[in-house]
Amino acid sequence: MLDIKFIRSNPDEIRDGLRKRRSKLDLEQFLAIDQKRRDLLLETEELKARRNQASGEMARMKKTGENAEPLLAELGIVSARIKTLDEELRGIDQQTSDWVMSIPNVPHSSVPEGVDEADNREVRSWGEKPVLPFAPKEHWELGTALGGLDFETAAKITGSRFVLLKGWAAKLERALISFMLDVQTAENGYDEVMPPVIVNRESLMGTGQLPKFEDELFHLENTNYYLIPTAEVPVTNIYRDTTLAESALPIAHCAYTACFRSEAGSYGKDTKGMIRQHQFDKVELVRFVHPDASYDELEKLLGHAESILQKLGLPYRVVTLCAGDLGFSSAKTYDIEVWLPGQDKYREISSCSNFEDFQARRAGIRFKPADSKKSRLVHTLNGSGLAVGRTMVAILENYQQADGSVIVPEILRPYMNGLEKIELRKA
RNA sequence: GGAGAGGUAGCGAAGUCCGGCCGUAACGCGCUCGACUCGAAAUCGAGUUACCGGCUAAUCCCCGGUACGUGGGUUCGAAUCCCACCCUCUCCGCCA
Repeated sequence: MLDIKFIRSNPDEIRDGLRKRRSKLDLEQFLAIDQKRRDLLLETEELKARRNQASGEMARMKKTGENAEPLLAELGIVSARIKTLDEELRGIDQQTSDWVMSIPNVPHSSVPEGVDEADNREVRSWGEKPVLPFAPKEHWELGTALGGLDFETAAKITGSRFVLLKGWAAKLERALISFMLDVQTAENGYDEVMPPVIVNRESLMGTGQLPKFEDELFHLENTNYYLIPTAEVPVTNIYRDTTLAESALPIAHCAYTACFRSEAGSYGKDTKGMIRQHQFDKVELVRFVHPDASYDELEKLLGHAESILQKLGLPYRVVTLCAGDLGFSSAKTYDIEVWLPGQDKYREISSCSNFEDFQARRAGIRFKPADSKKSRLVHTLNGSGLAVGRTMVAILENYQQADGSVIVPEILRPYMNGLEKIELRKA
């Protein structure tokens, strides 16, 4: 959510932001509604001032036994008028808040222009794509043949877009989670938390998934509970409606959770394999920072996510999302894309964003500067560190051997009881 | 799921029966500044909610409004009366 006062006083900046995002929101309409709302508010508040003042008089008259009838009559009229205006105001407030909740964040000036994925800009790449002297297989083929990935049984248990991990794959998933959390807590200063994976509406409002993106969520029937699409939601909401001490910043949390996405509208996309699942594991990094530092913090966060891929020896590139591809709440986002030899392309494995004060305003996350009475909104950032399933995909495809076996990256072996190679055990 | 208690500032808590200078909200704690002190503790004094609108160069003042879990209702007027819902705690039941 943007600051209404900011929208009011910087309409050109908003117009430009909306244009960059190819948004069709009508700013002029909003400005008209906002003007009407303020006029109405002013009138109502004047009447309420009169009522408050007269109420005091009334109390005094009751005490002294004066005749209050004329005042009573006047107040009856005033109160009736207030009631009418309040109702009108409530309607217009709803319109205002609907509009403000539906306006996306303004892209940062460093965000490139563009319409979609194709216009994203590569920042750098890391590592060497493996040279494989055979036709590389895709992860689902490898993983299924090695007995670790079982999509058919998962389809029986639940449905499509689920996977049953067995044996080495289950262990590898768990190894990756532990490895990622260990790096972030021991080397990069994150405090680990394990939050609920079911959250209420208010939390989803706070981070911006609601009200606009209800379709993408699993909603628990007859409740206002939802399955989280990312740990960003519960972790950011730890500090909802909280004023932090300036000295406490930056706050950094990492969290492993399962994530749940309905994937509405992605029919036919990535139907094979583990790339796009309704349920997947992710280690998330969330930072609450001083507004002046948030773009430095974004680079840091990106580095923390990258370090996982480097330790695993997986080649990747970093891209800056163009304005048209930017998420609703984000002012700037870097995607990290890992190289997949089987697919012969880069695929997103992490997304690191600076939301500036967009989420903090919705969620009421502030800090008290040492030199001022007035509290300010923090800036929030988060990034995947990393998507665990896709990391497994990348390991399978990058470390595959001609015989269909897969080498375990050295750094993971302590987490895998020393296992060096995943291969089909002979019966 | 059943019974009971509760939700008021950063924390604790009074006020609710009997509606009206009781919401910058008693009292206590904490925090900030000052006095005393070589310094500290103790003591004494002062200060300390957030948001919205108006005014404004201003996130300073000043003026007004709103908020007592949430949403409605009654009333000239609601923390207080009525209705619905949410949450927390205790006990019971069920349960990993």
